[in-house]
Amino acid sequence: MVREARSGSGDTRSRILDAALAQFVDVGYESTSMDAIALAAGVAKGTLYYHFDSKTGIVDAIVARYADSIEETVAGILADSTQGVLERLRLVNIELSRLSGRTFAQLHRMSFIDIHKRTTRALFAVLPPAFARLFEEGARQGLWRATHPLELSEILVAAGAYVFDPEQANERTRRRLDAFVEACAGALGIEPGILRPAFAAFGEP
Amino acid sequence: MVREARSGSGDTRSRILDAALAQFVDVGYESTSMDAIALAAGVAKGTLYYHFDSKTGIVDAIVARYADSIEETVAGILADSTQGVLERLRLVNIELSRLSGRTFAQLHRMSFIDIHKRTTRALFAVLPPAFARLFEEGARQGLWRATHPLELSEILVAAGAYVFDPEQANERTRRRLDAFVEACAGALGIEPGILRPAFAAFGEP
Amino acid sequence: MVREARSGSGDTRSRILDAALAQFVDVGYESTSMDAIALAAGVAKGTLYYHFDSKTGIVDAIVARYADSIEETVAGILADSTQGVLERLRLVNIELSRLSGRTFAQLHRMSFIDIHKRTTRALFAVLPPAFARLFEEGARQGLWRATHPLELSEILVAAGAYVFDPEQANERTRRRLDAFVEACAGALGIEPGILRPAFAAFGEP
Amino acid sequence: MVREARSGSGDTRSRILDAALAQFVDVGYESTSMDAIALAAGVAKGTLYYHFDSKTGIVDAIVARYADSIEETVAGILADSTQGVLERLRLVNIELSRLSGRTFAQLHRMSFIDIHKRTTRALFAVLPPAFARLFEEGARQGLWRATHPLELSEILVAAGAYVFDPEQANERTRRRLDAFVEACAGALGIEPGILRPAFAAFGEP
DNA sequence: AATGAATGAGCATTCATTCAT
DNA sequence: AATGAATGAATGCTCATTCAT
Repeated sequence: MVREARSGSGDTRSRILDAALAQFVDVGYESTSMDAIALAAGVAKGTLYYHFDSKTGIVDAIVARYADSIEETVAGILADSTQGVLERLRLVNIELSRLSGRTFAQLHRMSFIDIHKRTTRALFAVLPPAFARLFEEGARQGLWRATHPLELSEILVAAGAYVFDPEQANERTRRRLDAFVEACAGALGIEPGILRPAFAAFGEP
Repeated sequence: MVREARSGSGDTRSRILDAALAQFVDVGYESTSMDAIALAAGVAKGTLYYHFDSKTGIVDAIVARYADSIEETVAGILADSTQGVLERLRLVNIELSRLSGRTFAQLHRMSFIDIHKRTTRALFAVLPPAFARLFEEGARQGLWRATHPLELSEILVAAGAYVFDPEQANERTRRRLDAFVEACAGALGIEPGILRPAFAAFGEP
Repeated sequence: MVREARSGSGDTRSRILDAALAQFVDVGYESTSMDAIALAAGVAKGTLYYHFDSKTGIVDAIVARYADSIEETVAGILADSTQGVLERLRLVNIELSRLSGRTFAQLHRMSFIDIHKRTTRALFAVLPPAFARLFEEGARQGLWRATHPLELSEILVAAGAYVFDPEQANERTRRRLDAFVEACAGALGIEPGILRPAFAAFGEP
Repeated sequence: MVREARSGSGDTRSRILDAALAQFVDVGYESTSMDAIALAAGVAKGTLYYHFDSKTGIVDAIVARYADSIEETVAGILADSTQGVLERLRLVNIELSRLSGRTFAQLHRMSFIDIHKRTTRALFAVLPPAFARLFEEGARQGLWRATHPLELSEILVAAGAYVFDPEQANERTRRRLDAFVEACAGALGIEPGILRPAFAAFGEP
């Protein structure tokens, strides 16, 4: 049986989510009223409560969507063993640099510490293990030495979150990227030149 | 007779600040009412508004106090040229690790994004330049090579803020510290063993 | 079955307006709290803000109702050309004297200058032009001479607002009425006796 | 003994009164805080309470000053029997037209109904009796007929307060003045031309 | 699945007034 | 005569949530 495209439930739900996210980013979580969300979504206030338990429930759904998108993006690329380790690193970084300019920045800009913390948590739950697997694979192939692959990944994600934050971008962004690659290469015991192409994505505007 | 401690303005002001900080840390900024602050400070609510413009004004004063304390602490140690570069690095890290366990953690735990952002901003305004000077001094002494001292410092502060965040502490904290030192040493082109003692403070509970 | 009286919006709205007006007249605008209005109207405080933007918004609505009531009352009588000019003048004065004892007095007694000014403004926007048309019609019929009908009307309304203010009423009210009619008749160039019946309404308690 | 010009009590008192009046006129009574008055007067808040009982006490003093100034002005001129009745009427009107442009307008513009009412009351306590005496004197001299001198004066003051209100001034002000004089002359049973010069002051800008 | 009128607890802020100095 | 730190009651307004339809 074919599922007809109704203008029903799923539609309304995501319209609410989109409207809420837009408002949150614009004026912050605390300053966004349920009235404003309903208005922006073009539904009645009661409808919000038909689809979500509470204002927090809306945040939950937004964060979940966000976490899923990272997960899918990264996992898909990393699992593709037809590509070399450095190539996969490069592809993931291209993707992350894209997301960074969009979703990340949006969510982190939100003036609601909980969203900030929870998206950061989601990021740290997914990214370091993925990178660690890549570092280990590279070590097994003799590309580099990986003493503490998971912990190194954590550090790189933490540093990267700042280094590549679009809000922090300035004329020293490229130097930051260089320093970042130097530290990373240093930890892996290789020349920075080997790693540089894989992180080039973050150096472009 | 010299009048040393006035029971006047300064006293009340800082009593309010202390009470407010305690509440903010305990239950978060949004959930702390001006009533609660007044009660905890042992003053009338009006007194809050005699000394500060608004609830936000109290946050301003807290952040200012915090920024000053970092500034003083770090500047004092780094300026002391009677100590070697590595020794000063060690001393600063001891101090930062202390502050980290107290003030930093407190302020970052506050569920008010503005405090988080503004203390982070204060941290990034003060720390990287200070570390950069140290790296440069070390480079001049031939201790290491400093390609991008300021940018490296930025990355280390960003990574360090996460690595040494008491909230993130777990059984892998020591491995994280190792990875951190390896990356740092790698960027400076030296053996991790040289740097390890200077960062030991962060490995202790 | 036809649904005549909705227990919906309109009902609640005017119940709030009535309650607010009563309170304003009783204790003044400033001394009337939104809590008091809500209590008197038998609704929750939030309901006030569902129907009106602010406390001032309630005043707006009251003044608008008031202005409409004058307009309707006066316009209706004056347009009725089946009655003679003097007769219509008499009927309007009866009506105004009625309103004067009720709404006018209420609204002017409110200790909120804005209400006073705005109701006065409403009064002056409606009444002088209406009287002027009557004076002109009378002049065309040769009843009197109307040199400055609009300006004379303005003056009469200004004087009348005081002369017939129930708050100013005392044992000299009737003498005031006589003086008023003499001045009016004098300006029209006729005997006071011709005009007196038309203004008799204001002489009764 | 010569009274030295101290910068003492009387000075401070009137400086407070001036500052308060300026603020009241500017932003209204309710919106003027004691803090603002103290600041504008260049004294400490406590000083306000040394000189006046309360905020209302300041209003009392302002209104009293105002009433005194009318009293003095009008009484002085009217008592001067070396001048003819019409000439005294002219002189009083010149003076009132001056005050009208300044003090009256200021005080009436205040968004505090009490000031409005009390200054109006002061005006009505002083002016009508004074004018009535003039009308009676003129009647005794056979200049005109004065049926209800006091009541006529009341009406004229009420009308005049509006007719000559600077806030109501427009291109029809002169026509209003004409209508006013016609009504007044009509009530006195004389030609408008006789009275016109005495009221000319109100027709000038 | 959707509506929107109604709720009521909660909160920051204002401000006239007091009083020890 | 003057100060200014401290007071605390009072109040307009917000907003997530509910529920009958």
